[in-house]
Amino acid sequence: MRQLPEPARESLRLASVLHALGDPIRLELARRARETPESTCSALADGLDVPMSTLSNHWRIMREAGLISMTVDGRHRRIRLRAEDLRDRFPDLLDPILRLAEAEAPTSGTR
Amino acid sequence: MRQLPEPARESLRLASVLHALGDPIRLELARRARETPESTCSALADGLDVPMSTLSNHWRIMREAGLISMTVDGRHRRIRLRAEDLRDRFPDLLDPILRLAEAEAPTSGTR
DNA sequence: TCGACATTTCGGGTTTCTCGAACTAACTTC
DNA sequence: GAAGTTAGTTCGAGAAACCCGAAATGTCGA
Repeated sequence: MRQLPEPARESLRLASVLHALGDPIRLELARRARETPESTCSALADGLDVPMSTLSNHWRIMREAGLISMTVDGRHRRIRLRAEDLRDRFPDLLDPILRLAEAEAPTSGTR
Repeated sequence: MRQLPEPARESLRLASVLHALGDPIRLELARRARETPESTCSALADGLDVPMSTLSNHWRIMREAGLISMTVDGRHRRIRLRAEDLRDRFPDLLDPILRLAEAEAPTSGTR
């Protein structure tokens, strides 16, 4: 259950976090990661029509920005939003953004 | 006093706005644009050590994302944060972000 | 041990970013 | 009103980032 390298809470940078969220795919992944904690890469990306290799890059960007944590669990990686670290460093950042993403997402309104 | 083209309020996209804010230079420019409305490109970029041509690109990205408005005023461009449009479309997005940027910026704490 | 599975790495092609140099357009000064 | 100055954009080339198919890695189940 090794944990992949990620920046410490104190070294999170606002611009990097915003960059990680500033892509429609990653924004949606972050949204899903929050509502389904401890889920895996492919489960979270279900239905998105983005190739695995591209997704792997998205996860890396999100992890390096400090948005998510990834733990190796067998052949899966479990994704967890670093909600607490982010709330600590950047209060009132993540929650409003993900709420707005929720409201904007066509996948959330339809069905 | 022509106004440069910009997306309508309704067509603002969250990911694009976050992308526009997800760069240290642009984040700082947005911060300054709010505290000094109707200022000009070079006045806002004062002291940043970024070449004009690069700045011009940053302004374009911010304008196309709907973060700012630019009006041609003689040989200047006046920059205005689209705070109202953004608040309307994405409540609780811009204010927290700019407040956090303020707190994080080394230029704000020092001196 | 042999495959199937989840994900990453590699390599290339494409897009985006950066920034100096040349350009444009508007004011100033004579 | 020509000539210079100023504010900003455009162009073009090099650098960096992104995208994605194919191959590789590591793990589980039979």
